Amino acid sequence: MTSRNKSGLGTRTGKLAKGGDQVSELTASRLSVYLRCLNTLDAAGVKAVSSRTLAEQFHLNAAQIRKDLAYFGEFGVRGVGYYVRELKRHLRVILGLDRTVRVAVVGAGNLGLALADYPGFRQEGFEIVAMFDTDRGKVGRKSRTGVRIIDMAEFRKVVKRENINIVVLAVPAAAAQDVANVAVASGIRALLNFSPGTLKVPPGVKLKNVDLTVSLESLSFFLARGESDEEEA
Amino acid sequence: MTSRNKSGLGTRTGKLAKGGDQVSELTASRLSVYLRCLNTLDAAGVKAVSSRTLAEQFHLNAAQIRKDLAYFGEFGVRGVGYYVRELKRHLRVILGLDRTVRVAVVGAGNLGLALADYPGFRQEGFEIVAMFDTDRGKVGRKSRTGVRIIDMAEFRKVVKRENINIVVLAVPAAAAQDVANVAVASGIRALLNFSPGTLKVPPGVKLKNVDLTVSLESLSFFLARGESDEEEA
DNA sequence: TTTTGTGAACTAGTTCACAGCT
DNA sequence: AGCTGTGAACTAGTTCACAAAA
Repeated sequence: MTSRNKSGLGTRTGKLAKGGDQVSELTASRLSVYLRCLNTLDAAGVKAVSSRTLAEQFHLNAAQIRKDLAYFGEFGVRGVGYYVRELKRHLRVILGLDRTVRVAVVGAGNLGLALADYPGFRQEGFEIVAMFDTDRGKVGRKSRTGVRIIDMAEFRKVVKRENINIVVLAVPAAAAQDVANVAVASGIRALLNFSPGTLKVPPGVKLKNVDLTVSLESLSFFLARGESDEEEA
Repeated sequence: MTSRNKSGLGTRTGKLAKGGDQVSELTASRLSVYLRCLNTLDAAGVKAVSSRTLAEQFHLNAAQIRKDLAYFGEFGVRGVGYYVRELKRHLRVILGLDRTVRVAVVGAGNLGLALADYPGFRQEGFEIVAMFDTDRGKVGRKSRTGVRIIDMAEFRKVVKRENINIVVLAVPAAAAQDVANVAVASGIRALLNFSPGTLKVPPGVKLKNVDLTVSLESLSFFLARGESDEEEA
C-alpha cells in the first residue's frame, strides 16, 4: 500500500486517518448520504459507480465524494470507479454500523414515540432499546412497535445493563439540560437532541441538535426575503 | 481591484440589506436561535443585553452575534447593548414572523402527526392548517390537536384556498419527490423535508432537509472513531 | 481511454481587534 | 468607563485541474 502521507487531510502526526485529526460534521453527514446512495444503487443491481455518475445521480459534487472517501482509504479503482458492495462495506465500518448501535429515547411524548418507532432507524442497524419518561402514567406502557417506556429513575441502570450507545432527547426544553447531564453521567457519549434551546456537554461527548423551530423559522426567513425579489442569474 | 467593497452593512451599493445579497443558511438559523434567547431573557425581565452577555449565557460568539445583526440594521446602542424587546421585534420581522405563517404537513404517519401537533411550532406564530395523506383510512380523521387530514388529491386546491406558505414533508422516501413536485407546482416556495433521500427543487424554492437517519449515523460515526482515542489537547 | 487521489486555488464562514459612538 | 459595528486576519470547506494508475 502506498504511504498516503502526502498532506491534505490526514496524517499530520504520521497517524492513519482513523483516530487522526478531526473530521467535520459535514463530512460525517455526507458519508451517511453516500451509504444511502450506494444502497439504492446496490438494490438496482449496479456493481460499480464512478464519483461522477454518483454525483450526477444524487446531485452531489464528484471531487468532494472522492476527497471524502480518499481520506479513509483508497477505495476506488482508477478507470473504473468504486465497487458498490465493497464501498458499502467500508462505509458501514467507517460509520460504526458494522456492530449494532443501541439507542434509547428519552421523552415519551408525541415526538419521542414517533422517533422510537421510526422505521428508518431500524433499517440501517440501529436498535431502539428503550424509552424513558418521568410521567407515571406512561411508564410501563409501550410504543406502537413495542418499545418499553421505563421510569427515568431507572435510566442509569438500564443504560448500563442494555449497553446503550446513543440517547435521543425528546423532552421539553426545561428538562433537556438535566437529562443531558444524567445521560453524560451515565457514560453516554453521543446525544441526538430534539429539544429546543442550547445544551452544554463536556468535551468528548458528541451532541447533535435537530431544532424543528429553527428549521421552520429559517424557511420563513427565506420566504420573507424572497417575496420581493426573484432569481437574478 | 474591487472598489469600496465594505462587507456586511456597507456592501449595499445603494440597496438595503433586505433583498440584497444572499444570506447563508447558517446565518438564518442563528437569527432564529437569537430570537429564542431573547424570548428567554424577556421572560426573565431583562431589558437590555450586550452581545458578550448573550454569547456567554447561550454559548455563542459575541462578534458573530454583532455581525449577524448588524447586517440587517443598527439595532444596538454603543455602551449599552441591545434592547431586548426592540431586538425581538426586529428579529420577528426579519424572520417573517410578524405575519402568521401557514403550514401544511404531508404524510399522516407517526412522524407527520407528531410534527403537526408539535407545540414548538404554534408557539412562535406558525399555524398548522392541514395535513394531507393518500390513505383513505386516514383522510377525514384529525390529529390529536385537531388538524384535519385531507385527501392528497385536494392538495392544490386547499393550498390555494388556505394560503399555505410552507409544506412539511413526512412521507416515505419513494413518494417524497412526487409530493415535492406537486407542492412546487401548487406555488409552494418553502419545503421542510423529513423524508430520507435527495430531493430536487427548482431555483427560487427553498428546501430544508432534516434527515433523521443521517443525524443518527453521523453520531455513530463519531462514536466509532472516538472509542480508541481520547482528547489530546 | 477513464477515473481516482490530491495539491493548489478558491470560496465561505468565523473570529480578532479596534475605531468610534454613548 | 462599556459596547457596537466592521475591516482585516484567519480558519474551514469546496472545487479545480492534473499526474498517475488501471
